[in-house]
Amino acid sequence: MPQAATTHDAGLATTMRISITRLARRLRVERLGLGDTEMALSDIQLAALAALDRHEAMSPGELAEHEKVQPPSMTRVIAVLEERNLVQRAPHPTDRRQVILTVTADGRALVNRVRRRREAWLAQRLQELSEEELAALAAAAPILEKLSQS
Amino acid sequence: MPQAATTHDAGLATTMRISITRLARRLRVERLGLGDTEMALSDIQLAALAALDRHEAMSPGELAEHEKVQPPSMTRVIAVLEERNLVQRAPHPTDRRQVILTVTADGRALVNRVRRRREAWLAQRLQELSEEELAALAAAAPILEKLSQS
DNA sequence: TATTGTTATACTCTATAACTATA
DNA sequence: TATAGTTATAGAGTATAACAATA
Repeated sequence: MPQAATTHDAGLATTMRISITRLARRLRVERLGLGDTEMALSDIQLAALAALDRHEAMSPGELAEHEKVQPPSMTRVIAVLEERNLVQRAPHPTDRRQVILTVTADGRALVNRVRRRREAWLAQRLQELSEEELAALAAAAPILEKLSQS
Repeated sequence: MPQAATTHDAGLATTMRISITRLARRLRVERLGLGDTEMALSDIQLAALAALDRHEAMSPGELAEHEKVQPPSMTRVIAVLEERNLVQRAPHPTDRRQVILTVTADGRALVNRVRRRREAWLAQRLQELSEEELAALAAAAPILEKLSQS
């Protein structure tokens, strides 16, 4: 019965969208409560830093596409990260239009240190869940990741 | 082994946070692509309208708490919704400081009409998933909802 | 005094458009 | 001409602080 399936999907999409947007807003708010200077990294700043940490070297354009933002938005993100000596630029070996971004030692140390603390609120919420609920979330996590990259 | 569990939770929190923030950004972007005037409702505007639709009557303060925003933010959301005749105000029967908000017929019609269309991008992504993936997401959805309200 | 809600103001994030340098 | 990246500008959304009205 396609109707039922469609209706089901629409309902799932609705609740997912509402939960996701509200959770994202909540995570943003929780971040604001952190007073440390090092915590003054926005979601997208940390996501970009983490991507660089993971991929070793990326151009601004690749980073923008990876994080699903427009290049000018990524330019500003990079400017902040560079200003704090968390990433550094290097010229592309053959194409002088391009820029190669890499994480600095400071950036690498910070991303590892910050990651744990940035998840504090969510991790705390997760610890309040039952084993079954955690298992359900763990099963859904890679799917959410795939959706976020599609 | 608590360490392993903690580490596991931290990893889950990390991937969840990244996926959630990226999905929320993606949903926001997809929304911008919709040209219809009626689609010019932000996430929070639709969420507030949906909450009113569901709860029949709420005060601005209740609505702000429900959606995890500060009262001044909700004031602006309500102003937009009222301007478009989607919600209406009524005086509280006993406490003249308070305001009772209800959805208008227009608002109720719109929320039902918009809901389906607003989910178009996500619903499309969901249709591309396998039965197993959908089942995993459906199992996780209520947990995400609970998290978003905690 | 405390509470509900609004107004005033500022900040962050993101986008589009226009521009520069290079291919 | 096309591409990579930046700069300029604008808009949306949210927060905190200060205020008004009522309890």
